[in-house]
Amino acid sequence: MADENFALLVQAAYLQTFPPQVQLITEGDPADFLHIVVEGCVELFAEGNQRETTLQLVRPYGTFILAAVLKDAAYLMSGRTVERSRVLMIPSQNVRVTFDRDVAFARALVAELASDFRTVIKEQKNQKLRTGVERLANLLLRLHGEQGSTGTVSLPCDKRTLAALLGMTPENLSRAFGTLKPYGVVVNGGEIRLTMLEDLTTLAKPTRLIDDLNI
Amino acid sequence: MADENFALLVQAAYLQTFPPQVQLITEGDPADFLHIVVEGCVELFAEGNQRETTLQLVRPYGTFILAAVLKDAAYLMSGRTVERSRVLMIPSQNVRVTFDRDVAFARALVAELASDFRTVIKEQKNQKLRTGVERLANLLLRLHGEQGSTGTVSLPCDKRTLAALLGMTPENLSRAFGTLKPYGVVVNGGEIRLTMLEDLTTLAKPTRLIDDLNI
DNA sequence: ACGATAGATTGATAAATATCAAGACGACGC
DNA sequence: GCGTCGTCTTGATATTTATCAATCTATCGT
Repeated sequence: MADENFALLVQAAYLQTFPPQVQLITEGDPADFLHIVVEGCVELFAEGNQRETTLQLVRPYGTFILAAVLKDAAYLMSGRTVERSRVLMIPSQNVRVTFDRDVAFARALVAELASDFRTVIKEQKNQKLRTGVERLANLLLRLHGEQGSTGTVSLPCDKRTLAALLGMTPENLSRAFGTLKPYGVVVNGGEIRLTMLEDLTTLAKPTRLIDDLNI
Repeated sequence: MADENFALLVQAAYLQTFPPQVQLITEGDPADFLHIVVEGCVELFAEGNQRETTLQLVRPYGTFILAAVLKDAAYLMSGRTVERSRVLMIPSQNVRVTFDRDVAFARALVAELASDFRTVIKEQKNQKLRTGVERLANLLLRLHGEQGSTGTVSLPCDKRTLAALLGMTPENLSRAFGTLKPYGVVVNGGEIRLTMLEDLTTLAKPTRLIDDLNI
């Protein structure tokens, strides 16, 4: 994008550091800022029906919540830090103005939004086509790949959050890990060893159209 | 958008009429066309794990699949006509070129994409925060409003598809209708009468952040 | 070292949902 | 009118998932 437009955006933005478990946005509130996770991790969640569920984890350099900002609408999800995190916040007004002014910026935002959309669709397929155990198995395999295929995976958050992300209760997550033991999944706190990758893969049946985030 | 750009798009587009149950796109295929439903109804679905699930119904004048076209990526879902439908198909190459050339067009696409994104998020919340019966109750209430609040709702598709859309089996949908009988839901084929709206609403607990599609 | 606490696990049970197998109903063609 | 077909419904059962209660474990501050 044009240097001057970039400068204007940066000038209007706030960069803040937050401790863990700080709620940054609340569903229903107007979308005042586009948030960009620069460091750490933010959990997007929603409440309703006496329940709470996690919809997404955002890590550097991911944004939230772009769609609400572009539509000038209310947030559909709440967000809180999982760990100590640095977040860049750009006033949504500035985002929209720059969007109209700078084609390259607009193009970039669209690419981001389209990727986000596809991520959510994949997650929807994940939820509707797989059981809890299968979702866990596929997540382990994906993390394994992302973390360098060393045979060990470290979980990105505590197990309660992980359970909500996978669409199950914490108790169920424990049992799902138990179910995966015969497939070489050895749990040690947040560190998981995968000793029988073929068997686990056979169970998980990963598909590029769900599990490959780059597609 | 500029008339000349519009003319170019239209010139490149195909308008076709399809009978019911014709598959228009297949997940995994490259996104050759942006599709716009002009008349009728298209069901977007996905397969995997020996199962199939419906993700969305698209009615006039909705588009699919915008994100894949903009990213020049593969379709994540398959699409088939539910009833006899007319569909406008614009080659994705033309969409992308025009997107770069015409700011107004770009802005319209972004608005559409952002709306689609929010629709999917709402559906994700619907799935993860509600039981099957609650999802059905809320759907009935939403359709009731959309169809003019006459006390009668006509289902937008056959019950098998409806069940998949709600994330349940056809058998379960039948039973869910049975569960809703004490709440004034009288089923007569695809025509449903709602005789106790308050009670149904109490059960459904609709939320604007899930059930209002215009937000 | 000591309890206090939050997170995680386990067991028992209940609720939600899926599966399998019939049976009912309605639309359609002849 | 009468099969025929596909859809929908119903019943019986199994699987999956949630809930509730209790226990365990690790961490932390004092």
